[in-house]
Amino acid sequence: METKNVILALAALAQESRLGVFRLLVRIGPEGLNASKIAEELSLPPSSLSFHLKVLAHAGLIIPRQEGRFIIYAVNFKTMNSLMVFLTDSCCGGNPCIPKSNLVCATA
Amino acid sequence: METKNVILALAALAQESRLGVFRLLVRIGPEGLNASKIAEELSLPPSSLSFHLKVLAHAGLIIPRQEGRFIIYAVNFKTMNSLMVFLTDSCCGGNPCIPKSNLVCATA
DNA sequence: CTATTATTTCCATAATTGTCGAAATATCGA
DNA sequence: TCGATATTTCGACAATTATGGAAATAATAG
Repeated sequence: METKNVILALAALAQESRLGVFRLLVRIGPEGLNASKIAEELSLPPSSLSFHLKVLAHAGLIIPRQEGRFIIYAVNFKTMNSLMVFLTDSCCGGNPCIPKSNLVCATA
Repeated sequence: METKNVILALAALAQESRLGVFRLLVRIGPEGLNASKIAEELSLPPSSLSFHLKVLAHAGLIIPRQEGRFIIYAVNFKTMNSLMVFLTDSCCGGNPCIPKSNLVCATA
């Protein structure tokens, strides 16, 4: 994962509304949720939510898919995993202090 | 870990200079580095670095300690671990998809 | 095709953040 | 104490970001 993308992902998560969206989608899992459900759940005006969804998607943290009239958003666990790996890379000069299986979600 | 602190930590890391500082300190490990060494290593003007160090420290990601004339900064692995746990909390509705040992650094 | 619902774009505004020189403030060695 | 080095604060500016109403743009059901 490139530094630029890491910053993009971290910045996307470092905001109350987006962190809320992200965690909601983490809990929901691969099936995802459509935008207005998310808006309802978090009490966000649709234009604001749209803005935040775009930021999260642009960071690769969530993935939209069209389903009928709805656009369903689901977490992209691959990005999450890459992020974790990046942040802990070469911890303590490469000494063996990181457990091997550092994955976020086994379904990734 | 409280949501507010998570956002603080993510925002602290979501910036090129600070991410650079953080990763440098991750590589160095518990012994840490003093400010001007960091400045030198990353080619940052001291006032800018000071600003960023404060942000990282305020987020609990690094810890300063006085040592002679120097202030040594070292990564706080506890915060890192809490951050990871928070982000992956209740993944997939609590289904068993997260490896138990999700720690960043065993020395924490 | 039309009505309805879902989502995004546009816009203006307010607030926050990053940058870095210059000056101020520590802390110590001699 | 004096001089040298380390670090922080101050200040001003440019750039980015969050917000949400109103209008525009999908997408589909009937």
